[in-house]
This record gives sequence, C-alpha cells and structure tokens, in this order.
Amino acid sequence: MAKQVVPESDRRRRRPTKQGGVLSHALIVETALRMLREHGSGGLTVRRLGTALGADPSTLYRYFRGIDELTLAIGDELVGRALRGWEPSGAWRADLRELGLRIHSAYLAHPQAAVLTASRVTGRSHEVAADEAVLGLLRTAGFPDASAVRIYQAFIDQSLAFAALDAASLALPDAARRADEEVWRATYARLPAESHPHIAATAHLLVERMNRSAYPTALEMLLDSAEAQLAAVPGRAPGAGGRTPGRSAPRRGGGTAPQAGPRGGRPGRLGGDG
Amino acid sequence: MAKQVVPESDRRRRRPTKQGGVLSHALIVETALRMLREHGSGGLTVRRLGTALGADPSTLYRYFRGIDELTLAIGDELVGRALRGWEPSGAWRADLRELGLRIHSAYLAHPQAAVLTASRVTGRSHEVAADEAVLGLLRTAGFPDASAVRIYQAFIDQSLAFAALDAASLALPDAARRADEEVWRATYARLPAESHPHIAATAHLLVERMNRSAYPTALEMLLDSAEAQLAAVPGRAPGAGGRTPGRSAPRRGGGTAPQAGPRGGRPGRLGGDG
DNA sequence: CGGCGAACGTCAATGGGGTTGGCATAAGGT
DNA sequence: ACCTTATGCCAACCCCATTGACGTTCGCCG
Repeated sequence: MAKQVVPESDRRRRRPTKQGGVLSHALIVETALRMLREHGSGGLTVRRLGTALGADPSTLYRYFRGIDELTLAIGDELVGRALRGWEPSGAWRADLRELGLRIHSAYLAHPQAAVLTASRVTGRSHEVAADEAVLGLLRTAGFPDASAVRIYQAFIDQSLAFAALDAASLALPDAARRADEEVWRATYARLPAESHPHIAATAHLLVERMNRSAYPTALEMLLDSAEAQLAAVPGRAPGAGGRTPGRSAPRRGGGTAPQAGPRGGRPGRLGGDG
Repeated sequence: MAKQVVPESDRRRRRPTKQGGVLSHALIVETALRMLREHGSGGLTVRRLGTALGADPSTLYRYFRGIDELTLAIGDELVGRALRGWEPSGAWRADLRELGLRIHSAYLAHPQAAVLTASRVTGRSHEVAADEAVLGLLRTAGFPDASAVRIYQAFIDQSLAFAALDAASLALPDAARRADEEVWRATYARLPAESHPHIAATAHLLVERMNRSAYPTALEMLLDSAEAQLAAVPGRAPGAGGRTPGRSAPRRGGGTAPQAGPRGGRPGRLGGDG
C-alpha cells in the first residue's frame, strides 16, 4: 500500500486507466463536484467516484490519503473560486459586502459540496488571502486594530456559517425541500392568533421571506454596526464607507489584493471536549 | 417488518430487553447524546447504540424510521433545552441577546450532536415557540412588521448558523483541534509583513481572539443595527432597548412566553437543485 | 536503445455500516 | 386464562472505506 501520497506537482508518470482516462487531482475534484451535484451530499463515495472516473476505487488512495482529504480539497476549490478575479474598489463597505456575497455564493453554487465543507477547517491555501484582504479593508478604513480583528472574525465566520446553513437547505432533495416548504406554509400560515399572535399577524411576510437567505440582511446589519463604530472612532469623520445597500460599488482599482499565501487554516475555536 | 413506527404517546406494551432495560424515545435520545459525546460526531451508529442500550440494533427501527429521524429527534431535544426555563424580561435587546446566547450554548453543550443537527431543519415541536418569542419581542419593541420579520430571520438563522460552525470546531478530536490551533499560531504569527502586512500587524490579536466564538460579537452587531433601525422609526424615541452588552438584564417577568406549539419547521430556503 | 526501479492501477479481502423480513414471546386487554 | 399483537431478536443483504499484495508500464539513466 502507498504510505505516502505523491503531491500533484511531483507526478510524472501518468498511466491511463483501464478505460483510458488519465487521472489528476483536478480531474478527481471536478468529478467529485459533479457527483455531489448529481447524487446529493451523501452521494460521494469512493466506489462511485471510481466508477465515474473509470478507475478502481482504490486508485483514489494514490491521490488522497482518504475521503476526508478529498473533502478538504473540494472545500479549498470552492474558496478559491470565491476569490478568483476579485479586486477591491477602495470603498470598504462595498468591498466587504462584495467579498461576503462572493464567498456565500461560491459555496451555494455547489450546495451539496458546501454542506460537507463549509463548516470544516480546510487548512489549505486560499484562506490566508481572504483573511489578509478583509483585515486590510478594515484597517485601511480606519478601524483600530482591536476593532478590526473583532469585526474581521465576525465577518468571516458569519459568511461561512450562513454558507453552511443555506447550503444545507439547497442540498436537500427536491421532494424533501418542497415538502418542508409546504409544512412551513401549512403550519405557520394557520397558527391561531390566540396562541401565536405575532406569527399570525406576520404570516404572509414570513411565508414570503422564508424562502430567501437571511445572509444579505445579516451582512448588511453587521456592516451597519461596523460603520457606526467607525464613526465613533476619535478624530474621524462619520460616513466614511460607501453606502450602497444591495449593490456593489463601481471598481476603482488599487488597494490591497494579496494572492494566496503559505498554508494556514482557521483552527478550532473555544475550549471543549472531542 | 414494521411499516409504521408507533408514536411514543401510543406505546403501551413495554417489553424489557434481553439485558433488562426498558426502551423509550427519551432513553434512546439521551443515550445517543452520550454516545456522540464519547465517540465523536461520527460515532453514532445503530449497531453501537443498540449495544449501549443492551438491545438489538434492529430494535431501534421500532422507535425511529431510520437514523435520520433519530438525528432530527436529537436536534429537537437540543432546541428544547435552549428554551427550557426562559422568560422575557421586557427589555427587547437584552431578551434577544439572552435568547441567542441560550440557543448557541445549548447546541455547544453537545458539539458532536450539534454538528449533525444544527444546520438541519428539524421540522419539530420547539421551533415555533422560539419563533413566536422572537417575533413578539421585536413587534412589542415597536418594529414595523416588515422590519420585524427581516430581523427575526437574520437573528434566528445567524444563531443556528454560528452554532453549527462553532460546534464543528468543538467536535474535533482533541488532538486534531490542538493541531489546528498550532497551525494557526505557527502560520499566521510568522507571516512576513511584506506579503501580509495586516495579518502581521495584528497577529497577536488574531491568535488571542481566534480561539473564541465570534457569535457574541456578531450578535451584538446585529442588535446594534436593529436598535439604530428602531430609533429611525417615525414617532419613536431612541434608546428603547436595554443596553447591557455582555450581561443579561435582570428579570422583570411578564411579556410573551409562548410554550411549544404545534409541529412546524424551518423549511428549506432559496431555489436550487437537489 | 535497452534495462531497471519505482509509480501507478488493479484485485481481493476485511470489518463495519444501515436496513429488512421473519419469527418467537410476553404484555395487556378481555 | 386466553388471544392478539406490539415488541424484541436473529440472520441476512448490500453498500461503504480502507488496505496489502501484485503486475504492469512509464520514464529515467546509461
């Protein structure tokens, strides 16, 4: 058995599969993404993936140490897509908004994959870039370091957390999702006003809203609060951010746009058991 | 084979297990929670749960349609615990804060279980109560219905989303979590200032903060924004909320405290594939 | 141009998982 | 005390991830 997986960059001999395909990390990840889309978040299995690639299942262990490592690679791919082509405009609020929405929608473009990876620490290459960018936006905007770090963490985690939550809904099989929506409509829309006055009074609004992600709202609220905090910083004029709710500001170029740095990860937080 | 699972309330004949135990939904869920704590989030298996209960694995199918239904029951239990004993004080901001923190920490008290359930739609009994409570707090505070619904959704989803994210960290095996923290420290603390100036400048703050949940910060920011929106409502004096960051306000009793209502769930949101 | 070592794909096997159909039995109502 | 049937148990099915040994073929090196 292979004790060590050969890193992609060191691969020389590419031997075609019995069915003629030539494997690579990229091809495997891509195929895995397709399989997740087609078979749902539980549909990624080594056997099936092997079949789809026209290779023996065990072959995959030449490329990844196990299915977990493959999962992380998939997550890394999603993060990479989120940042691809992004450039700051110079208006911190608009930039943060766009960054958040990009991360969110990159995950939601592959909900089944996002379910598996969004709340996982990838420990891979694209995260440092995003972190540096966010911190840069905040510090350049004038936030003191302590605030910048606090807000940065809330921003990043909020984006990932909502991505995971929203992906879970999207990843449900169509039938199950429709059934869930029906339950919602049937239950909430009919709660008697005596027992649940507030739900009853707003049922129409609830039914209408509940099919949309709350992330844009939550993000905007976070930016509101940040902007207010910035205005309160001594020696600073209020209203420094680009206030353009729901739309991204035009690009102005310049600013901080770091590329992917060395490996790093968002480690586990809080103390607790295993 | 049993086509239908007998609901807990209809059970009459309780036949002891070969090893003497008497099963029930409650006992099974409780045992499952213990097993998750002891064996990690992947450690809940029908076979193992059967052994722990002193029963044949297949017996569990007399109580739950499958492991998925059991999972949802576990989630429901966590939600129930979050609300147990909660009462509003009358100060909307303090009440929302406490509610959010309660939900968050109820999940985090069982991280391995939370990982499995926090981003799942439980479709069970305790959610309506929480929803009514949150909507009630907001509408009573004076938010117009449209705002109340928007903020309610952001609040609830943010709480669940962070619970899932934070639980994922806590649920890691001790060794993996420590390793992750070390990676973080080793990588971020040593990034050269030339390539990553902002991370380098705030490394000490980052390392210090990253082991804590960002949820309290994000929650406070959401409440900030809500309070500002409330102040802007025509015909309303500013500063209506109890401003007591980080502490819960003293109880005053009264207010809206609905009990668990009929079944209902947070359905899948957004349109997308399955 | 020929050989050799290692890289790579394949095979077969292991241990574990969820789930099911059939069956024995004891619990409860009568 | 009897009968019904809910309930627990058994054995079996099929799928999964992972591993170790094996044979083939690639690509380097002389």
